[in-house]
Amino acid sequence: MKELLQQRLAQALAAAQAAGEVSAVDCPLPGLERPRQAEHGDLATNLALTLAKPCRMNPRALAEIILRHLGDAGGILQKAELAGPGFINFFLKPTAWLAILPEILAQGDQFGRGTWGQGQKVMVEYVSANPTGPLHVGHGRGAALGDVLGRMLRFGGCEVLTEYYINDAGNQMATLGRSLLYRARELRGSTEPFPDNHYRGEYMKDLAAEFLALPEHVDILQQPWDQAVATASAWAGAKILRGIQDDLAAFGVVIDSYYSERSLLERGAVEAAFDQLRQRGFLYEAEGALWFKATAFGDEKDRVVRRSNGELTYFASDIAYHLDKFQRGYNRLIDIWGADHHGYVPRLKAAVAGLDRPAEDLNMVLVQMVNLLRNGEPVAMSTRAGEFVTLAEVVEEVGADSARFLFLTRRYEAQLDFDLEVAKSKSMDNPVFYVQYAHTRVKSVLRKAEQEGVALPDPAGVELERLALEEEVDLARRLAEFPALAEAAARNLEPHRVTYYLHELAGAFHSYYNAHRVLVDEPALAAARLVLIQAVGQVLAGGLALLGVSAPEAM
RNA sequence: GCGCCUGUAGCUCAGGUGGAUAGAGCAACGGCCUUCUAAGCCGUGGGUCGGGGGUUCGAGUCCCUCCAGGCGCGCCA
Repeated sequence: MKELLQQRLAQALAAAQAAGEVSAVDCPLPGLERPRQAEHGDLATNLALTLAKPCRMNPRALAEIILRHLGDAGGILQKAELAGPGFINFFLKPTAWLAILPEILAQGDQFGRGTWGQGQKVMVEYVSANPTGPLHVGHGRGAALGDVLGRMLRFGGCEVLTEYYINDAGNQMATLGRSLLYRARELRGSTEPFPDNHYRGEYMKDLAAEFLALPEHVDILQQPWDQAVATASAWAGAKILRGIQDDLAAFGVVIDSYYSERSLLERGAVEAAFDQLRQRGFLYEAEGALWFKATAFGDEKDRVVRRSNGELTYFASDIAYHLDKFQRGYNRLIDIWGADHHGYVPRLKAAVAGLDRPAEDLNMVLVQMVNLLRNGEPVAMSTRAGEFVTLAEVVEEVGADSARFLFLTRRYEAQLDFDLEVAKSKSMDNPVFYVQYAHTRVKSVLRKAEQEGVALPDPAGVELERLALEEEVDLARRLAEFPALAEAAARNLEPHRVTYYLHELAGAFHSYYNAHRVLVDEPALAAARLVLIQAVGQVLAGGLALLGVSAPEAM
């Protein structure tokens, strides 16, 4: 609809220029937007305002000329009028909007699917928490975001792989093994104090008990220490990772690929990446360590990649990992990180540039903190003491649908207050129920129609013009916006736009539902309204599916 | 000290890439169920868009500066 009008406008402008009434200046596709005020029509353009200066013309006079060449734009316009300093307001024929309804029903859950992403191979990496403990709420926000971005980009036509990078190679794995053994010793009666800088969460005690109970570990504490640590860390790492996968699954998140840092190192990927950097002159030795020349690409200082004790830094394997992603054929990398890692961004971008890849192909999404509340009061969370509210606990308490939706009601750049009591409440405080409820109401009416023996109409045979109410045309207009909204939300990596859209659509439907009956006595009108609400239900379900939230038949 | 994010109604937040008279939910107050689910709807009140400059026909939106809050600034991960 919008596209059609844009074309007609461009044609009208071209015609005016050809007639010599307007000087020929370059003009991009004319901008069309929906005015805030209904009196300003369905769509409006500021074309004449933007062109006035380069054409050295009065904007209103310019608009008059364009209007004359536009005519009725191929029959979709009821009227077009000049307004204010030079806006052109378009009033579409109601039937122009209603035409979307049969289309929605025909396309079903494919309605809104885009093609803009075709040819893009995107990797979305998210969560990637160290397998040293369970996921907490903050991870949940990143998980919801990554999962939904993956869904939205696929919906737009991109080829997407989601991946979890397992940091299973660094010092923290040995620390994990030792932590497990210390707890195991306590279980065997040791009274030595638990050392600092180890994982002291309660979950380690449970793991230690489970670990000791296995027959193959009966004499683990009698084994040489290094050997025992290796056994313990491998066992605990694998165990914790399985737990993380279970927690994610309960949250509705299934990640395509789990990629091991250790496997990367064993393949010699780091040395290969170093070779590439070295060839380009971005590696050098100093003070006994190996450095990457990050300052060549705008970072504030150069960064160590191999320490003077010979160990690789975390950064080194990250360079290799990102090179590996490109080598696997992905041309757009999206990394979702906690905002507390933002200081790390310039050096990784620098590394990508140093590997001769465009730094803008790497998108860092920095998710801000989650403040967990209960009835408005902060819930204490101390990672240091190893005590935090886990994602699993939150999902258990409030449900995956509610948690996901609420995590996606904010821009990721903004901190999020997550109140457990609100998330749990089945009331109007909780936006997810508001949207789901609208969907169940649609389904409820359809069930009622079936009960009353009213056959669902064939959309092709329905007299859509019977939908003459302002609310009905408004609903159709909102539905018609969904494809563009899904595209904009995906392109800008902004899932919250979908949540807001759904909330508004649900609101418009609730109002309509309360004010008007669908199953009226007059068959032609009832049929038209059934088509309308089916389309509403379809878009609600489609939008919720993008968010990974269920669209229940009944509540 | 430097860097990133944030500042919009009492509270929590939206404001598709500069557009016309700034929006929603919650909270407050008043109404609506013998009719398709009241987890809903209708109505009322509520604002120096943190402050100050600038850019232009036009700024919540772009630039500069100041203020306030959050988070970071290791040869840690």
